[in-house]
Parts: sequence; C-alpha cells; structure tokens
Amino acid sequence: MPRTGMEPLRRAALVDATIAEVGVHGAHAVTVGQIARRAGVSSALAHHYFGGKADLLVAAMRQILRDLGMAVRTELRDATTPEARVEAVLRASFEPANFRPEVIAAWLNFYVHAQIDAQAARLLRVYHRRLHSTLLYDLRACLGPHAEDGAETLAALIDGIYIRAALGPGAPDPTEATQRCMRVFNDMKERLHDG
Amino acid sequence: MPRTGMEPLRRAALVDATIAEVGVHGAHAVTVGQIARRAGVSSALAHHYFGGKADLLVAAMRQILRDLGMAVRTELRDATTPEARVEAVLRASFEPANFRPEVIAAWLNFYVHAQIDAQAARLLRVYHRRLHSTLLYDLRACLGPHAEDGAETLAALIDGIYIRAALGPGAPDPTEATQRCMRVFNDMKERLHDG
Amino acid sequence: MPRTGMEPLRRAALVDATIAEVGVHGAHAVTVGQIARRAGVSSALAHHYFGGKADLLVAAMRQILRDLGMAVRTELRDATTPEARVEAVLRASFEPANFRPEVIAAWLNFYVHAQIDAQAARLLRVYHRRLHSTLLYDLRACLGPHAEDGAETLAALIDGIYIRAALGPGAPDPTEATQRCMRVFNDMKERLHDG
Amino acid sequence: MPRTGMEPLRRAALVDATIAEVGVHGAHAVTVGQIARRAGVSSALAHHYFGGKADLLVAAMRQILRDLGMAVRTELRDATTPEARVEAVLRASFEPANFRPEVIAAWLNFYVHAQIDAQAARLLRVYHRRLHSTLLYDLRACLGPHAEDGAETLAALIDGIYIRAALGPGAPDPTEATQRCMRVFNDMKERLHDG
DNA sequence: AATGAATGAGGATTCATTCAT
DNA sequence: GATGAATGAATCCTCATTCAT
Repeated sequence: MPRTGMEPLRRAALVDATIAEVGVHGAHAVTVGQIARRAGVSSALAHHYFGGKADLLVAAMRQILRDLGMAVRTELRDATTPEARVEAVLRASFEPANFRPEVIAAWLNFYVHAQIDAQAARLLRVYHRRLHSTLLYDLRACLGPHAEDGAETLAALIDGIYIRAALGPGAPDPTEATQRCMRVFNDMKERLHDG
Repeated sequence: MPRTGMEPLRRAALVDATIAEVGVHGAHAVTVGQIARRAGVSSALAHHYFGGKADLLVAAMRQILRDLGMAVRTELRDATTPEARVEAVLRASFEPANFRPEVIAAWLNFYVHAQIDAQAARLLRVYHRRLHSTLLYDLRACLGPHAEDGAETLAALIDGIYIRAALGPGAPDPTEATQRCMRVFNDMKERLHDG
Repeated sequence: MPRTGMEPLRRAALVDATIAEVGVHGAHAVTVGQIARRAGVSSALAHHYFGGKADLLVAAMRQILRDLGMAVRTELRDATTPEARVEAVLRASFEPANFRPEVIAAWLNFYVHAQIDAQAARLLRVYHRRLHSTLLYDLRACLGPHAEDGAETLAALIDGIYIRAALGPGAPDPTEATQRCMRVFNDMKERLHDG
Repeated sequence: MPRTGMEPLRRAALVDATIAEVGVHGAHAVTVGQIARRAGVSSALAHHYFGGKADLLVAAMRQILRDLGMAVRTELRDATTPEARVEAVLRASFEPANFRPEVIAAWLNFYVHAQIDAQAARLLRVYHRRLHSTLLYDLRACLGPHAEDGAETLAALIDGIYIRAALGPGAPDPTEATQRCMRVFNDMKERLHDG
C-alpha cells in the first residue's frame, strides 16, 4: 500500500482532519488518534510527519490563516478604490469557505491555544499585524486621523462576529456579517465628513 | 484545624482559584490539582464540594457572569437617559475588576468550553440574551429601526475587544475600550439623524 | 442530640445497615458512607464504634451467623427424634427471617470476603464446624456409617441452595428448600435400610 | 520487540492472569495493574485490548464457563446410557483442570460479581440453563417425575461443593466430589424404584 | 511508507480514615 | 457522643509518543 509520493496528500489530509476535529472537540480535548482516524491513517503516521500534536495544531492553524490571507489577496485583486478595498477585506474575512462553523470553531480554539503555545501566538500576531496594516493603509485615505481607531475597531468587530458565530447553532450569514461591518465603516466616514 | 462553617469559604476560594488557573492554563489543560493547590486545599476537597471538574468550571463561569451582571446593574443605577444607560453597560463590561487579563483569559476559555459543555453553553446563552435585551431596550430610543442591528453590533464589538485583550501582552485599557464602543454607538446615532 | 445510652442502638443500626448494603453492593464495593447513611449516622461514627470497615463487616457477618445459630437452637427445642432434629436444622437454615434475598446476598459476600479476611474465615469455619457436629450427632442415629458423608452432603446442599437463591431474581421458597434437603436425607436413610 | 500478531497471545495471557488474580484478591479488590503485571504487560495494554476492568472480568468469566462447558461436552462424548451421561456431567464439573483452588475462587467471585454486573449475571444464567437442560434430559430417563427436582438438587449440590471447596485450605478431591453427587443421584433412582 | 504494539506519565475520581470541635 | 472538615493513597483510565518491523 505505501506508495511513493503520498506524503503531501497525507499531510493535507491530516491538516484538514485536524481543523475538523479541533472544531468539534477543541484543541486540547482532541486526540491525535481521532485526527488520524479521520484522515484515514495511523496515529503513528501523524507523529512521523508532524512530530507531535503541537506541531499538528500549528500546521492546522497556519492553514486557516493562509486560507484567510489568500482570500484577502484574491478579493483585493479587483478592488481599486480604498472603499472597495476595505469591503474586499471584509468580504474575504467572511467568505463562505472560511466562515463555516467547523472552521470558525477551530479558529476560536486556536485563539485560545495561542495563550499557551508560543508558536501559535506568534502566528496569530503576524496575522493580526498584516490585517492591521492592510486595513490601515486604505483607511487612511477614507478616515484620515481616525484610521488607526477605525482599523482596530473593524478588526475587533470581525473577531467579535467570529466568536459569536462560533457559539450560535446554525451556519452564520457571510453577507450579513460583511454588511454589519460595512455599516460601521460607513458611519465612520460620515463622522469624518460631518464633524 | 477543621472548624465548622468552612464550606462557603472553601467554595469561594476554589471558584476564584479556578478562574485564575483557567486563565493561565485553559479550561481543559488545567487540572483539579492545580486549582486545589492554589486554593490551598486538597483536590479531594474540590471534588467533595463541587462534584467534579466540570461542575467547578461551570461554577467559575457562573461567577464571572454574575460579576459582570452585577457590574451592569451597578452602573445602570445612576444612568437616566438612554445614552447614559448604553454607556453604563459598556463601562460595566470593561470595568477594571472584570477586564483583567486573567479574567479575560478565563472568559475566553469558557467561550470555547461552551462548545462542548451543554451547561456552559446554556449559561452563556442566558447572558447573551440578557445583554441583548438590555441594550435593545435603550437603543430603541436612540436608534429606532437600527436598534436591533446596533445591539448585535455593539455586543459583537465588546466580545471582539475582549478576545483581542485576551491575546495582547499587557493589561488592556478599560477607558479606551469603552470609548471605542461609544464612538461606534455615536456614529450610529448620527446615521439615524442625518440619513 | 447526643444522649447517653445510644451506643447499643447505634451499633445495632450500623450492623443492620451493613448487612443490607453489603447485600446490595457487595462487601468490597460498599462504602462506609453508604452504610452510615443508611444507619442515619455519620461515617465518622461508624469508625468510632467499630474501628474500621473490616471490623464492621466482621460484626455484620457475626450477626448473621448468630441469627442462624439462634434459629437452629430454637427449632431444636421441640425436636425429639433424630429425624425431627435434622429437619429442625434444615428448617432453621431456611427460616424466612434469614432466607431473605438481602441476607442471602450478604451471606454470599461474606463467603467471598472470608477468602481474604482471616477473621471472617475463622468465623465461617467455626460455624461450619458447629453445623457439622450438630448434624453428625443426629445423623449417626439415622445413617450409621453414612453419617459423615451425609452431614457433608447436606451441608453442601444447603450452601448450594443458598448460593443459587442469591442469584435468582425473586425471593426463594423456604419450604421447598427444606423439602429438597429432606428428600435427600430420606433417600439416604432408604439407602441404609435397603442396601 | 513489538511484533505483529501478538494480540491473541496478550488477550489469552490477560484472561488467564485475571482468573488467577481474581482468585487471590477477589473480583472487586483486584486491580488492573495486578492483572497486567502477572500477564507481563502494562495496565494500559489491558485497557487497550479489553476496554476496561469490567470487560476483563467478563472475559475471564466467559473463559471459565467455556472451559467448563467444553469439559462437559468432552466427557459426554463417550457416555451412552443416561446414567453414564449424568456421571459424565458430574465428572466434568469436578475435572481437576477446572476444580483447582484458584479457578474455584475465581468462580465464586464471579458468582458474587454477577449480583452487580448485568453482563456477568446473564452469562451465569445462560450457563445454569444449559446445565439444567442437559441434566434434565438424562434424568427424565432415570427419575421420571422426579427429574426436575433431581436436576435442581444436583445442580445445587455441585455449587455447594464448589463453594465449600473455595473456603477449604487445600485442593479439593475431584473423585470424592463426583462420588458424593453420584450417591445422591443413585439414592434418587432407588427412591423411584422402591416408592 | 506505514503501522501494530506497547508504555510511561498523568489526571479525575473515590474512599477509608483522622482530627478538632 | 457525634460530626463536619479534610486528606493521602490508590485506582481506573486516557493519550501522546516510541519502536521494531
């Protein structure tokens, strides 16, 4: 059965399985055995490829963050105005592919995991910084002096919507989430022009 | 040493210790032994009084939610106008006593724990509903048709600020957190009056 | 609450509770707490009076054996012929007061307990010897050379009926049990006279 | 060291060890660690293969009952007349391989265990029924209307001899046990012919 | 490449027992 | 006389991890 060239497939399967199982059981409660079983391999193989449970978790987290980052880049491709770019970032954040219950649940778990695991914390910080600078760049053009506050507020709002989606029973609505953020964004712009 | 009437004291000490230790290690990673040690008792006593780890966690969560609820009620006491009441809720949410790193960390952990533990989930839902209806009542007077959206947005923003505070290294700033929410709230009011 | 002269009552209540709880849970599975609760006292008192769980078990066993012994003596009082005396012993063994499911269950448990506990083993041996000599005395008159074998056989049969009663769902029938033994006894007598 | 195909060997070793240790310490007092140590494996492996202590006990009990059943079938093979078949069953019951102190002790413990564990109770009931129907079939030919009573009596006598063997210090005598039962059986036949 | 076999370490939980009051 | 308070010790069980094949 062991054929050559299986490694990338196994790795991907294990990372996917990790995200799914972490979403269901939580980062700490999940066992390597559960993950491996879902991936259709032995738990020994998971160790063989990733070194240990912690590394598996980090790999899964990195995957989620990478998917999110790619969604942002993709959405940004066709956006020209600052306003459109901000909306692109928001749409990407709530893109159906990422804004699924299981991914959201995993994401929340990794947030918690980052409190303990240094590598996970680093990963998260990097992502936060990148999101922040992306938002800040465009918000400067729209909000001027309020840009910094606006970026923080929008980022917090995104996370807040995520965390609440993690608890709700059904699948969350990407469009509504985006619009909620856009409303806050538009209000900010108004504030600038009026005040 | 064993004197009568120790039970309430021990229970309180254990709940406090649970919050602190969960904040440090996470709900799942923490051991009853760690909690008991911090409370200055044996792990057997923790089981004796609470029945088990799960019950201990729920008791701690209930404590946090109760503290939060009491802070809200206290702040609301002197607030008369709807605007003041909304601000009171926000101030209460970020009150220094609750908005401490360890409590925030515990709170985030309970959020995750609620994905698995039904009782924890129930507790959280109750709190969400109460916060929602409190906000909604006052927002109706300020935002009219936008009240519902406003309540959801503010609640998500609060949670988002909490979760980000959970990751940040230092202690978060309660005043800044309140003001950030108030700015969003004021923007919403403007939207209503201008549009 | 503590009045003087309670000791004998408490002791009796604890012994009764022990028999009942051992019957339900087994000698090893039962906890001192369960016994004490049923007796309406604290587990600390059980230790105070009996020294420990093992002593409590022995006391309960001794009680059962004493009840059995008393039943034998009572039944023997009115028996004159050897045959009547043998029947008296059998009737006593299956006397409704002792041949109750809970007592039987406790008895079986003590049998097992005697494999480990030396004191319990001694108690049982004493009882066995006494029963044997009682039976033997009367059987000599009926069975002559077969008396020894007859005593062993009847004793084993009694135990066998007990153990099977311990498993059966409902309450066993004392009369039927006695008759079953009597039939074997009568057969033995026939064997002597015919052979 | 880990070679493939060890599972059946380990399982057998663990079951044997369980019988032996239960015989020494009792079903409830024995620890998985003791059993595993005797089997030469870690306690974790015992759990891995059997799931838990209860399952291990049931497996051991099933083994004893299976051995007993096989002995009966083997002895029955060469028996032609009803009398010979009855004696075959008795001989099988006291066959040296099964009528060893440790097995007897384990057997008695399982009897007690069956009072608590439903699965163990079922196992025992099945065995009882099988023994009963086997005996009944042959006794009908010998005892006619007394067959039912005879089967019950012999079964109880067997159990009684077992339980007394469990307490006695030395190894019991299989031949004597069989003959004791046979005498009772012969007496019954006499009763039928004479009465 | 992949796994079955095996275990050490650790955690929740239970319980007999002790002690001060 | 009686108990609430408290714990140490022990047990079951889980799981990440290792290793020979």
